[in-house]
Amino acid sequence: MNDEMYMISALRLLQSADELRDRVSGAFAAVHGLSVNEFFLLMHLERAADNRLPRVELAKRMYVSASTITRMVGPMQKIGLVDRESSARDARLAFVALNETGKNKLQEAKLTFAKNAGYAFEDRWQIDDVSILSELLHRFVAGRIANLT
Amino acid sequence: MNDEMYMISALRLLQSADELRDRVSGAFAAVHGLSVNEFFLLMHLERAADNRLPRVELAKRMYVSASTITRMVGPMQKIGLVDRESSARDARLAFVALNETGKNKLQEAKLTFAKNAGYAFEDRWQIDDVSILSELLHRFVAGRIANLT
DNA sequence: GCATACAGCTTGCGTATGCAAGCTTATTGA
DNA sequence: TCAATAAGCTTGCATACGCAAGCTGTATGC
Repeated sequence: MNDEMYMISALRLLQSADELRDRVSGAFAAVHGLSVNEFFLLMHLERAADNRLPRVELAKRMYVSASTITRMVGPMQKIGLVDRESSARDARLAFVALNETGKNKLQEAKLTFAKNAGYAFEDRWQIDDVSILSELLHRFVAGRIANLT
Repeated sequence: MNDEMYMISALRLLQSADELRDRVSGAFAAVHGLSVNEFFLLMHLERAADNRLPRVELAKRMYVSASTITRMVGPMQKIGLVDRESSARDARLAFVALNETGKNKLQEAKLTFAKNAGYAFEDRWQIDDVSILSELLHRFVAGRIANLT
């Protein structure tokens, strides 16, 4: 039955992600003092036009609430990874902008991320399989504003 | 380069899981008063021998800390989904055991989970693709005690 | 052009979670 | 045998998060 297939795939997807996140999380905290979510926030900014986004947009793309963005950005601004920018057109908007320090930090973090992702796959995957997985998962994220790839 | 492929696959995996979890989470809270994590806890118990597991085992399989298990189990025990059982052999062990109420609740929750997982895939996937994805992800979880499938 | 509705952001409060310390019970080593 | 170590569990503390309310600024209807 299709329902059974859907459930198994979804379970495996969530479990695989949990394991991967757990693996990356440890390395991130130790090496960069970053959380995985902070890494994703930087990734979204890097990909955005002018390297900046309104808080509401970040919230949608990261599947978290607006208040979470507010509270995440505070410390990141304090340590100089991002800046707060106001909009001339709409005084309600408070952009989060990636600055040079943030870009550099992000490049380092990407290496750590790739390395640990590599460990997770190398164990038992052929590179072709990773490629197929990547293509399949692309449909899950393709067309969504959240998509980072 | 392989590193790039690993990173993209890992990013997509995490993002897909975030979206899927977000989707299921809303339905779960509304329909069953369960969180996704509580659902997974019940799933692990169902799959275990005698439908029960020590707290430490649950923690490992769910990629959470032991204290999280302690605090999750309290309310679930109060509403009658699981029981606490001591071990005759080792008085340190406090098994979490799935009871009849919990089993019934789990069956209902599985339907909700499968339905919402289905929505997530049906949109743009052929069933054959889901099958391939499922097989690929199987390698991520195969052989791990955490594997539910 | 003004009142009403709405959008973006922040804050108060409750919940969830990890870490480290502490408690109880098993195991190990001499 | 018993002292030292380790395992399983719980609890105090700090952090992360969502929801709902509130605040400020924009858009809409008349």
